[in-house]
Amino acid sequence: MNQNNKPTIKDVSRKAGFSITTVSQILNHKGQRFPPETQRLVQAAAEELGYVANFSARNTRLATQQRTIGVLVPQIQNPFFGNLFRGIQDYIYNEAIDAILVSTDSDQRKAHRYLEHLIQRSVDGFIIATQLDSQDPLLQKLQRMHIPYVLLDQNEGDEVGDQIIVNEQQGGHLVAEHLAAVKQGPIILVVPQQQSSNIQTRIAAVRAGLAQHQIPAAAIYDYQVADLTKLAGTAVGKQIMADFAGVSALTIWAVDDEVAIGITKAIQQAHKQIPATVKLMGYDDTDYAEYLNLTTIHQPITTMGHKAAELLKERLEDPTRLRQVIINDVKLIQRGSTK
Amino acid sequence: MNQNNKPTIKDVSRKAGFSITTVSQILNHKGQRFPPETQRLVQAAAEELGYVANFSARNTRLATQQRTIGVLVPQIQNPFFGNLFRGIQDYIYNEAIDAILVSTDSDQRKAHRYLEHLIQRSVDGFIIATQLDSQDPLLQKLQRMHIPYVLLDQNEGDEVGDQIIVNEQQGGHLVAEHLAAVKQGPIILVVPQQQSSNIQTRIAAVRAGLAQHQIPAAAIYDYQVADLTKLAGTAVGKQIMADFAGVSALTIWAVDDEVAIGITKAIQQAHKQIPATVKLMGYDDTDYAEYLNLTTIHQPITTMGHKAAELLKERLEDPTRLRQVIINDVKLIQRGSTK
DNA sequence: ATGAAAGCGCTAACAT
DNA sequence: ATGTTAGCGCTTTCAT
Repeated sequence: MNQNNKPTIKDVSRKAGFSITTVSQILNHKGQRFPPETQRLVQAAAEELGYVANFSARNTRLATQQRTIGVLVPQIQNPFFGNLFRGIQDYIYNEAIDAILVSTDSDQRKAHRYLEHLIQRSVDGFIIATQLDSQDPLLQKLQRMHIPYVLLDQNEGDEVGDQIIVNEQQGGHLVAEHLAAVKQGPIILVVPQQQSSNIQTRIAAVRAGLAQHQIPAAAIYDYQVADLTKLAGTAVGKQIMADFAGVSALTIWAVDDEVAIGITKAIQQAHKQIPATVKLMGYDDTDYAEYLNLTTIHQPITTMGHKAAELLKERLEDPTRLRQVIINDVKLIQRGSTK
Repeated sequence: MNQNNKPTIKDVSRKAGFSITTVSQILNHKGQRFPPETQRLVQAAAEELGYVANFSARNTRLATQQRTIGVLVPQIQNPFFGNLFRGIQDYIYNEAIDAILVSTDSDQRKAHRYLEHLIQRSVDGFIIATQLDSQDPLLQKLQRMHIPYVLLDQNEGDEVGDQIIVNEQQGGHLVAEHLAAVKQGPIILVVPQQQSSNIQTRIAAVRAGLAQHQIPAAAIYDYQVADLTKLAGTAVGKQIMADFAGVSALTIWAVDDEVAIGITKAIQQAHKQIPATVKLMGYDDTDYAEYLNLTTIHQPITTMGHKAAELLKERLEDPTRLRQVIINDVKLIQRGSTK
């Protein structure tokens, strides 16, 4: 028994009456040379003690290790990131990789703390889906330390790590096309205060598309949310409903579904009808968008998780290979909220 | 450089021109006895090489280790479990514990595979929120191996592990009271095919409460779902809408919010109105219930995660202490779907 | 058929 | 002020 009072290989060896070597060999399926009786005795002793090899000791010794990666998401309560994680998990568990998940609450400071913590824990790599500036010192630290990372969804500016990105240009364009087609009254864009580069691209593409359709800038209003949550969405929603109380027709696009879903509530509370008086559109195609009849842009998030894990695994295996960037197409999902 | 071409303490020692001991001491903040210049040189060398102590080697040696626990949930895409994980995370990161999360897709076989995998990885303990029979051989294995675990939410029969449970008796009673108060037409109960013991309790309490209100058993219909997902909910929902197509008033309770949300869609597609023609009620108070105006029973899920982590941590520290069972109260959240 | 011994990377007691 | 040495639990080479 060691300090954790877990049985060690020594305990098994003593109990079985064979050397440590013999036990190790048999337990690692390299004991063909031992007579069946010996094998049985060793197995029995291990079983009886409830022995399992100490992970750290084993990994210290072994050339081919069980790997551990860190996964950073802004909000694990958001099913969008739940699905992302599912995609990651599906891939890694066939590759002897475990994932330590961390939800940062979209808080840069927390993200930093967790990232730092996981570096100290010497994880083998990262999948980062939280907003990190491409100039973020921690990203540079990862580079200096040769810890591979895959940036996902919320990042575009980084020029070093492997990346999974979505075609925001296309997404923004699809939004604009659809808004132009269904538009009624003024158009309201609900965007975040802090914009990662991909979101900037998305919004810029929306504006460009709207301009193409000759929609005057004066007919477009901007509202900001502090973070991408339902709560924040409801808050701006109320503001919008108040500001446009007298207006009988409105068109709203929110930068993501969570915010759009939050706005939904404000619209109801203002006794307006979707889509009759307010057309509403989101972005992401979260699991719940379908049940809220929300028109949105679909991102293949589970697949993206899968691919991110794959990129990281391959990078782990070949640190010198060329930088990979995978771009995903998106599509418009039209539902009742803009009928 | 070792086999992962990560720098080791040896590399740092060589580069700094001091012994391994000196480096180790200084890097672990135990180097007060060394002159500032030495400390500086060592820090600089470590920094330059991007050195971080190998986790496994360090943990092999140290008495007071960084711990790792396994967290099993049925569906991480379900925000209910996202919030659970948030609660767990909040607690453990102040306790030098990391969590490996695994989402089992409500699949017993997967749950078994992952649990087995994590045992082999010699994690220090488990928080289990997936449905596992109290007689499950893996639970017994955990007991034999003295690996502590906390059972959560979906389990009641186990007589060994620490537990966080909710007062299902109370929950079922609240459901029945509310159904009786708002009821119109026949009452439909949508329940899972496979019922863990807590869900059995919940459902039994609903039936008992209904009986108390003199509602004849003939006016209560049962429908079953294969799993607790929105998809399964929509499927039964369609069946219900078909079976009761001619009926102008209906009352439905679903065993959880996900299923209720799924049913929502079937009701819409059948062009029925909630709550005018169909009253609908769920269970869990998932984040989205509020935005879908779903009447439900609130479970303090984040707090439960927090407490589960706390129980596990304390158990890790004192394996012999008395078994703990924490019971959580629930409450009725009345919303538009039963107005 | 079995075991002794070396060594993975690290920390810490104990010299010097 | 610094280094030598032992040892954590494990796997593996090499004897016997």
